[in-house]
Amino acid sequence: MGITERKERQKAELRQRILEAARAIVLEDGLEGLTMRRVADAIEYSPATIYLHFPGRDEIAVELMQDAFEQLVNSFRPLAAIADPVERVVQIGLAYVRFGMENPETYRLIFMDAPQLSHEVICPEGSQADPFAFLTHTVEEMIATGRLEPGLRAEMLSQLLWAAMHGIVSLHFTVGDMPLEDPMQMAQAMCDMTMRGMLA
Amino acid sequence: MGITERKERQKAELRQRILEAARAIVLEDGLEGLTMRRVADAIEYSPATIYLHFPGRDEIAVELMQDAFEQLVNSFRPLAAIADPVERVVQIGLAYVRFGMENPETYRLIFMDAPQLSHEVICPEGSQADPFAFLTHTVEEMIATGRLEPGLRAEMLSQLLWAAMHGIVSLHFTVGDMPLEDPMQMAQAMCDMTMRGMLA
DNA sequence: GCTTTCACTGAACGCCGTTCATAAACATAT
DNA sequence: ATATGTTTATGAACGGCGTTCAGTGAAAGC
Repeated sequence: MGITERKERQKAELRQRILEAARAIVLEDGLEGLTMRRVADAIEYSPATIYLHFPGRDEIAVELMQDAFEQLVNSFRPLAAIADPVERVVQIGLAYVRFGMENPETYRLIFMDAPQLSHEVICPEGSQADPFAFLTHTVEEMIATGRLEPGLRAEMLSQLLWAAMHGIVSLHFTVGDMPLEDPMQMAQAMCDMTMRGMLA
Repeated sequence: MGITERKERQKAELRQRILEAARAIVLEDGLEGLTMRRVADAIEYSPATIYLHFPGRDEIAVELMQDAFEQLVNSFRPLAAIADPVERVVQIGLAYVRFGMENPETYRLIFMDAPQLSHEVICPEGSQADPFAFLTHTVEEMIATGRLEPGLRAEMLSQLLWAAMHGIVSLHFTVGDMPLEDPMQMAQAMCDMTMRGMLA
């Protein structure tokens, strides 16, 4: 009886079409442009139909945000090949800022457009895992190989680096680029200084 | 003829009442809670009346944001008494983060709730002045007294410090405090590292 | 008293997210 | 083939939003 299978497939397809329409809207106009009626128009269904696939607008946003966050984390993957943990940390920082600059709407979606939703996307329920475990592990490696000043904790340092990079990107977006230095140059300088500050 | 004077005074008073009602709402529920109808209820006038005093909701928000920004800048004023520019820079950084922690809704209002409005509040039209001239001047003083590594520019460094502190505060607000280190401790550590990184 | 001015408002417009009774399409059972 | 049940889709509505505008009534000027 392949009928139920076909139905499930069709249902999943429509769900996906909703998500893709929503993503296109967000990449075009930001999260504030994401409207049930606009999505409905895009997929050529009634607004009420969307509620057969999602509980509401927030849940669509969360799913987009999860995808976006995964995209950000995946952008660090190639850096695992860097042997020197210090160099790897620096490259993670630069990649982070570069991701923000190259995907502004995606970055805003994850971290800036819906703070109350960001929470569960970045630190999912229950999982006490570090969202940037890759960064933390690299810092731990720096500590383990005795490269850092004694007394520094990996959790603290990795969060410091994250905050510093996030500060560069988010400040760039909210204050406008006109009066600010080039973000990539700032990221480089930030890495230089913090590394110089924590290396033994 | 004191009649027109009285009328102007009454008009100004109502304008102020609108602003104070709006501020109370924002401090209570954030900018998203700021609604023309809610303000109208609070001042016991019709929503349409507000438009006799403000072009629209955004202009009310901008005025609140300007006040809030001034409040933030003023919180640095006592630090001018610190003689050592290095110590002064550190205290500015700590004061910045402390302001964010002690006035979360105010900080959100300035930097996070309405990015498109933040732009003109932080860097008003035309004025190419540094919004944190105080910080920049202190860094210039550090350079002038030869305390820093040669080649470092005051604009770049002051923006780096700003971004670093903003990163700590804004990340704390968007990711939630649960999985993050204490912001004030992070601020202290950030200052330690960046200072160690830039001092000669 | 008459007229002008001006603060003020009720009602509306077009958005928004969301709900629900209803209808149509379809699969299943008889 | 007919009847029954299930899934899928929708139009219309609710309450809320920012904003506009014709109209009202009281105060001001003559």
